[in-house]
Amino acid sequence: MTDDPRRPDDTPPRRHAAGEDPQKRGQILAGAWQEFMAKGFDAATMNGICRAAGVSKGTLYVYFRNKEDLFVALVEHRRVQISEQLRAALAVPGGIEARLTAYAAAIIRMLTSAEVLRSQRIVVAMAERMPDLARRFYDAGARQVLNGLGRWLTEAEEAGLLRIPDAERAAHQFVELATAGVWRQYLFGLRSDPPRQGEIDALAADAVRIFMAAHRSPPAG
Amino acid sequence: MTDDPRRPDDTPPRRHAAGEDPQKRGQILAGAWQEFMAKGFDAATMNGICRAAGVSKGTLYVYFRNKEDLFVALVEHRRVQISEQLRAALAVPGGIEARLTAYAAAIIRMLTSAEVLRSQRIVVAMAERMPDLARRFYDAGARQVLNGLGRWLTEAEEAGLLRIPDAERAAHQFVELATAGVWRQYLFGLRSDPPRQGEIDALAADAVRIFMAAHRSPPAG
Amino acid sequence: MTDDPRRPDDTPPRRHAAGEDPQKRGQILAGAWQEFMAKGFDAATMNGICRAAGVSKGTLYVYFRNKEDLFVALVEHRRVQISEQLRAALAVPGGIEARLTAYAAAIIRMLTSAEVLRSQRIVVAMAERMPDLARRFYDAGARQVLNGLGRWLTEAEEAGLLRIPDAERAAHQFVELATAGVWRQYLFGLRSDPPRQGEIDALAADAVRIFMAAHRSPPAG
Amino acid sequence: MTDDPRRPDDTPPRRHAAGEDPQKRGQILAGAWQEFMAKGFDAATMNGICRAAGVSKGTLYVYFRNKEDLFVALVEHRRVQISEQLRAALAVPGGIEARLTAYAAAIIRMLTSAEVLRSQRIVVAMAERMPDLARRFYDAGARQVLNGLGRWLTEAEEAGLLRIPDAERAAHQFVELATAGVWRQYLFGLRSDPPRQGEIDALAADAVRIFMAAHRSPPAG
DNA sequence: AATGAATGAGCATTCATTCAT
DNA sequence: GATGAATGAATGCTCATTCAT
Repeated sequence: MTDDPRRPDDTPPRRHAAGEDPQKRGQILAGAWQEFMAKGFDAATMNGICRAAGVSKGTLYVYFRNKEDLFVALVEHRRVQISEQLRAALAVPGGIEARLTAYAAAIIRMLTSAEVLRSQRIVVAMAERMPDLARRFYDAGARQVLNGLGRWLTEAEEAGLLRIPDAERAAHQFVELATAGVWRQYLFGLRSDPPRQGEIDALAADAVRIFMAAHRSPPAG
Repeated sequence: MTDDPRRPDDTPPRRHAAGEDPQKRGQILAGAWQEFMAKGFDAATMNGICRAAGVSKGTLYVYFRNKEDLFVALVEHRRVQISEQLRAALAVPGGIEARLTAYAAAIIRMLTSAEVLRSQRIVVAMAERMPDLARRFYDAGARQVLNGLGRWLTEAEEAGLLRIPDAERAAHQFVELATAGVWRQYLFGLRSDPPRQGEIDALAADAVRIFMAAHRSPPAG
Repeated sequence: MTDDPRRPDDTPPRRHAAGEDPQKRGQILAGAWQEFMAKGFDAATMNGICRAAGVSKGTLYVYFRNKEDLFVALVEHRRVQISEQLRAALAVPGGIEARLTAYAAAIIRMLTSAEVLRSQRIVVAMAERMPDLARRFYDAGARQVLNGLGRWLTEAEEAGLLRIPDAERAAHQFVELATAGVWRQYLFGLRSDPPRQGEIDALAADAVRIFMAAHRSPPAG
Repeated sequence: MTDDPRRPDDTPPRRHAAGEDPQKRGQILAGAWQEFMAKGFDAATMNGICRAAGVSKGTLYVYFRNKEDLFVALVEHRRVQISEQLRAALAVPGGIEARLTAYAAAIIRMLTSAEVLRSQRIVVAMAERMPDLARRFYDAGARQVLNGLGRWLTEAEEAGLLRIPDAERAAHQFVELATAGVWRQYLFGLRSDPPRQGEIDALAADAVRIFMAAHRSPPAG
């Protein structure tokens, strides 16, 4: 409505309403991400965020009403991003074992990426003060995986390939097997470099092996 | 209690050196625990800690150089406590399956207790700022379980009961299976009431079933 | 309304020079009046004034160099308005007592009107910081009344109706008698609803009675 | 209890509880008085008050919870002071006319003193935002005068010296006559030096003359 | 000429730390 | 040795003013 759709794509938009420029908003969120993730909610300062974002304090407060709002918006932003990455990463084709293996690898990679870990750390830290935020964040990640996987396991059972009494718990277990111990170590900062491909493959293969051993449909008769 | 009534009259009263009275130190740590766990590192105030500990600010600063030192000491203190509780909880007798089941139940209970969760949240929150602290904390808990369980699994394998190529990874997997999904939910604050006995039993049984299915020694021949 | 439709085609549109459109100036002053009177000088914001005036910030700063200038201009504007209202209210016909009574009533009504009170409060508040402004404001109101009344009392004396050694002081005294105590109460916010007609009449009558008793010309001889 | 009553009077008290040292409290109030009276409530800064009081910001906030509280406390403090000064000034002996004259002079002096004027200006400025404060302030001053004078006029009437139908209104009128016009001029800052003795005497004498003329009891018969 | 997004100095308030008592 | 009043740097946030559009 305000932008002329015929102007070339590289032309910057003429003028944005206050607090409406998506590029600037992104810039602020990027600065806030740096600051919040490096220092945590309380130790992060609005001044630091301004500096990191290359934006003045006044502008910051046009885009976000206060520190808490900015934080919530940031976490929601990451939530959506992670959600989308996850959806893409989990869209894998193939037979049941191949798919599970790819799934496990994708989950391992996701949960050990520095960005996701930092998001999780800060959300966990604020879980007591902002329970809703933490819940939504969890739901966006874990829940999505669980639902996707759960649905899929149900199909596998109906096809007679697996025997799974409780699809949700099985999905939980699969995720936990895949990240067995590794996630916790990353979360506590014992490791920070991403796992090597070989380790991911081994973890994924092992998770699938155990999962299949536990859930394989018994031979009929 | 603190003064020895038998000391000669000319002996000055037995005082503790500054910052050396272990009882007062414990008092401070107890107050700090309350304050830090309720508010997190940054939001906790030294005044609040004094109030909670029933100690003056001057005294506080005799025992601990600053806020960070106090926090580190506190976490170390909890680390030791949790470690000891864990050791006691994991000293269970019985056959292999019964022991594993009891083990799983103990781990679930420990990891879903409000105190342990709060410790973990606050340590995770500070993991980026105080990596060593987080590392030591993790080691005290996870590591200990893993080592104990790992040693034990090795024995079971040597006895021909289980076939376990990598005892440490197997131990990881067992712990993860036991808390499958539950710990993450507690950590993110989706749940806060402790799990019911029935749920613990079901989780533990399932974890053991899967673990055994995956690792049972194949019949010889 | 602003553009003359009959102007020749080659004439550029008759625009006002920057900061010269009297209608816009009035609009700004109206908005400023609202904002300043509602919040006082310091708590009023330029943004609020823009909003109330329906004018952009840029425009505002074209018409007035800064907040202080705007305030001064506003007070001057009100000064003129009040002055004119006063002149109209004080143009009463009739005999000496009737005129004094009407005069007293007019003064009471003026000095207890919410708008005048707010003007006075804000000007008094700024008297220390902007002495000239306060002086001019006072002169516009009080002074005018005093001069008018003074001139008139002089006439009455010359006509032998009253005996008044110092017309100015007598005028002062009359005004004070009229608003006896009431103005102070309104100024301090003890009352805010306008006085009822009956009260005004009583106050006015009493003021005139006392004033006449004090100044009536003694019977000759 | 904490102070040894036997120590010499000039010895400073050993230690005061936080926010309890009356000397420091007075120091802060003195600084706040300077700053508030010079700039008004909003333009006064807590930093400025600290500087003026020779006290650190932390200390300031121990004695007063926030700016508003400090302001209220300050006004209440002045209120009590003014009240006491007033009581002393109004305790005059003598016959009815001498007393009224002394009374008028005392009121004029009080209402034209720089301190009282400044108090009034700032209280008037805040009357809309802090109506209770303004009311209490008014009551402490005006009301006290009015009550004292009113009671006294009633006695005079009962003694047959004056005929006063409404003692309160008469008291109002007397006060207004005494300060006829002068107070308003001081309030608006047209004058700031205290009135000379001669002017005070003239104003007082005139006020009494008019008041007596208006209220003198008619000769019996 | 008009706009309003951007700026950043300045505000009230908090709190880790010190040190006189 | 213990105390807690005092300190002042640092925080989140506001708003008068500017200037590119």
